[in-house]
Amino acid sequence: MTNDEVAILLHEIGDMLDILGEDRFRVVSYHRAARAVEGLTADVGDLVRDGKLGDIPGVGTAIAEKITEYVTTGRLGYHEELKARFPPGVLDLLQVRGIGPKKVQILWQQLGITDLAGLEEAAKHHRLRRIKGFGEKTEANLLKAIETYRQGQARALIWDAAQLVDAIRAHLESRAPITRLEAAGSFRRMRETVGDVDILVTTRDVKAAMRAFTAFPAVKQVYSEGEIKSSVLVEYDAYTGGKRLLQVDLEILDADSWGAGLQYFT
DNA sequence: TAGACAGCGCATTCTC
DNA sequence: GAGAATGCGG
DNA sequence: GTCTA
Repeated sequence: MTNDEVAILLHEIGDMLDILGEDRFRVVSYHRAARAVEGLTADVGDLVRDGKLGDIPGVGTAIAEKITEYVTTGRLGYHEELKARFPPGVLDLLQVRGIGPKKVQILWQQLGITDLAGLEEAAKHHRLRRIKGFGEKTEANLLKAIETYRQGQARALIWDAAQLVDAIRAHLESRAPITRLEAAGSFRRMRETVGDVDILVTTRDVKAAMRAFTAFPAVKQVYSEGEIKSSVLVEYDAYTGGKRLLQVDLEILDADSWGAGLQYFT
């Protein structure tokens, strides 16, 4: 039982409660606890053994019980009960970028869409745009997102990610007056793998820096591009060979919020 | 045991 | 078309 | 659900 497994389980409970329309504070409680477990330095199994789960901020009696059950038995009844309330496939929809709990709920309840294939079909036949909150753009974006999802986006080795960060750094520095650049997130926490990369930057030319970022040659897709925050999908060479995809976010900070930003994103 | 609970940038859609 | 509202994601 | 007053 790794911390990450426990965290995933708690996140999933939060998502399921969210889709089911449960109280939002319960929902955020599960996500908050999940994040706390993610960021733990100690092994959650050890904490269970020592009765120290309560020391984790955001983990109270109810969630501590659930973690204990999972760590000691390898299963979590509550998670299984919740999961049983969804047709198989529905929860997969959450994996598509741009689809969150609210959209899953709508797709499922209003259109009877219970899996990826159903979603794709509906989008192709323009059945989504009739629903409130969905439009032409959303339809097109979802089709693209489904494709990207199918291509798969595994976690990257920290080493590969470091290479990528270096390449991006060089690119940015050659095109804008970068005063500071650092990777935050799991990268900074020295994990062996990262699910994405967050890059924090300070610069005297915000526009140029951002333009350079989204114009990085290996960028395959720009998810969003704003004045101070952008998100892209980048192709990189894996150490083990072959091309892989990784999401990279860039945020531009002003000098005085550097410390806070680093803290926040890590 | 009651009441508070993080805040924000971006994209898109909704509403007027 | 502008500004508000909503959802997503980090 | 969790935390604080």
